[in-house]
Amino acid sequence: MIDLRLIRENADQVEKALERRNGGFSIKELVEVDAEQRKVQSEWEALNQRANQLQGLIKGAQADEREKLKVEAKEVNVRTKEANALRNELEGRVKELHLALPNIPDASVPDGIDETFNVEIHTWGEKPQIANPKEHWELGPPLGIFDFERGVKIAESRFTVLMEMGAKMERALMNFMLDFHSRRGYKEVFPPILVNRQCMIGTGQLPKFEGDFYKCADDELYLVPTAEVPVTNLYRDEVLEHADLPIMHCAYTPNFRREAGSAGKDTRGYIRQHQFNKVELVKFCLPENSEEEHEKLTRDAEAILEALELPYRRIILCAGDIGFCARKCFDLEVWFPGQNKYREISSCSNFGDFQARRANIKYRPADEGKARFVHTLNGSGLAIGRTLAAILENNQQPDGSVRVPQALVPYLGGLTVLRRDDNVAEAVH
RNA sequence: GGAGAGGUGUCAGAGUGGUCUAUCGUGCAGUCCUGGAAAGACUGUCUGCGCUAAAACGCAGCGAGGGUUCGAAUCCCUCCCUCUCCGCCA
Repeated sequence: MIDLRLIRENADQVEKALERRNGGFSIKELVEVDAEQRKVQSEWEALNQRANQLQGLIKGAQADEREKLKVEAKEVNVRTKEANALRNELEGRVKELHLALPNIPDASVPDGIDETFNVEIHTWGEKPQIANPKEHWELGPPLGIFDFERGVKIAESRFTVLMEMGAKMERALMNFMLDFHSRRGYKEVFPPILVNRQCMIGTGQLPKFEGDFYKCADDELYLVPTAEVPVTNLYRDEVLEHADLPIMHCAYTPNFRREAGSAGKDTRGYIRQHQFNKVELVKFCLPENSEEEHEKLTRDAEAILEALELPYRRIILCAGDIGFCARKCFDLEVWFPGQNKYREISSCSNFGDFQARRANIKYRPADEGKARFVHTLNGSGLAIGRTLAAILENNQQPDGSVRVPQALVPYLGGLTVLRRDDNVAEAVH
């Protein structure tokens, strides 16, 4: 969340900065309720103070005096209780309004109301020259690696079964990415896939986007929509050592999203699933380093695409398209020849102290002063399913086979080409 | 799922109605002592909010929320969580 003090003292600037986000974020009510809350709080505190004084007096008083004081104390208590009830109500309202406010976009984020205003930063790689390129959902089934129908049968639409080399490719990609990032200094973690509500609030999914996630209602637990949630919340309510920063983690988890509001989008293929695998990169760093760490993290995600020989571009999201918690975000988009367009495969965000405030993650500064909020960052490194789809499309051969990127060959037991008639048992051991 | 125990400051662990933000120890920081260290001595050391230029100060916090009382870490109620044993189980 945004620093409440900043909102109070610079209401106009905050309001203006949020307007760039494209819609509906007024801080007016928050500012008013907050002022009211503080007024009631001082009244409540004054009553408490009087009650405390009376307690002292009663202890030392004579019997007859004591009864008189008790009467006053009772009156004070009644008023205290009233003030407290009001205070609690206002405090709850402030929190509600406060949690609903998105982060302030960084000054370097371009203006714009939707994705058409995003700005390309750079591109990498040569788009492959393919005559009549096929889409991945055309390439996959003949290779025996996707089974869309049975995915629907055992779950519902937007669930897919990976078969044979599809399953092995998916697994190879996970391992490749985790190994790759581990070598670059990210400490691997494998967190729980179900998290409690506090986690979802900490990383900003809730309370705003309640309907977007799968929830085990009987247990008040949520299926993680991204590893960002459990991994960032590892350090919730903790004070980290300044010397340990930056803390860098990579994590594989399956991710679950209801894709509410995505009806009709990417209904074919393996691009938009309710369940998908992803390797996520998460960093906790000093505020003064977050800009630099953001760039590095994005580079780490790009390095995976480069290692897999996949053409991509980096774009910076405009203020209207940026995620709720992010103050700045780069998207990496990989080239899909079959679709003839770039598609998002990684989103690398700098959250500033927005999540750290929600999740209460602090660090002790070098000078041993008061603990301060860390900055958090994360990015996909990468979404596995989309990577698999991109590999299929970019490496397709005229005969329907698919070349395996060099970097992945060791993870597939030396297999260099995916063919329909591959003997899986022989290819992978 | 059944039975029991417990949730207090970095940790450990007292406190069962006021003098308690809370004994003692430990950890941490500083000072002294020392050739240097260890040991020892002394001092300091929680968080949030409010008001402040800052300090001072005020309020709150002993898992959470209610209740009793002038007064609750302490008594009562509800809930949450952790641990141990049994059962079940990858």
